[in-house]
Amino acid sequence: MRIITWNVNSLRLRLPHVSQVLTQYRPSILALQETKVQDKDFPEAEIRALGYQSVYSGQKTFNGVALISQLPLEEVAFEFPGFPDPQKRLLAATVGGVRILNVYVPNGASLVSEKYHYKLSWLAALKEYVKEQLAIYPRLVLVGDFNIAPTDDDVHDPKVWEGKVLVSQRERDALQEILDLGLNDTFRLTVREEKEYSWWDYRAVAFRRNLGLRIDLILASHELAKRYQHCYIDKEPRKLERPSDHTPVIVDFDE
DNA sequence: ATGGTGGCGCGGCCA
Repeated sequence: MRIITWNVNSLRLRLPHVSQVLTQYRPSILALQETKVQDKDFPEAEIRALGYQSVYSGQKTFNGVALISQLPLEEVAFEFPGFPDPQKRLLAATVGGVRILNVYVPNGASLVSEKYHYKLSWLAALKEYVKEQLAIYPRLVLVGDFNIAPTDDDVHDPKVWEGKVLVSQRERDALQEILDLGLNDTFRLTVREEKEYSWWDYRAVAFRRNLGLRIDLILASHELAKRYQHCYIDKEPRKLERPSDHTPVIVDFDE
């Protein structure tokens, strides 16, 4: 089973890139974030033509998540129970006996912003949801744009990022609490010689200088992690014309 | 360097 997560930063604009990735990798599931498209405008027919079904939760201009799958998407959930959120950032489904949670975690803006409190509240709600879901679905994968670099090994220059969102201790602790429920960061199941990143700021030619962060994660339950084969960050789509600022992260599990 | 670039959608917000 191959799963890809990708923050596309506008699905309509990036549909050619998405088609390319689906055709090249033929994943079982592609989880998208920042689709920035209302449900009525979701390009379902174009994706179906490639052999994929879709579920989606979108809104105008901002946010939006989608799951694209070869097999039927069942038991679809759009919200954390008891945490109604006008921002469309969660989509969960069951595919072939695997529970997949697709998240677009709030960015947080800055450590003194109201948005940072929202980010921490959102992560607390996610933790409760993961705990509940893991009890029901032992084969679970939590993927998406976490807007958190788990450790300084995921940051090109930790000094530059000191005191900023995406690396702050409170959000890293919140992520660790979620991992401690029984998840593995699949990228780290393979020993890495070099730092690798999944996002590079559009500004200051950050990609060319490789000034990135690894904030797009695939977290697998221990049950699923037993079947881990590979996790790969493909930088090629970030080199395309008018790219997303994120690049796909790909994982393979046995069978 | 409190900037820089990009997306949406048409002014200003968000990342």
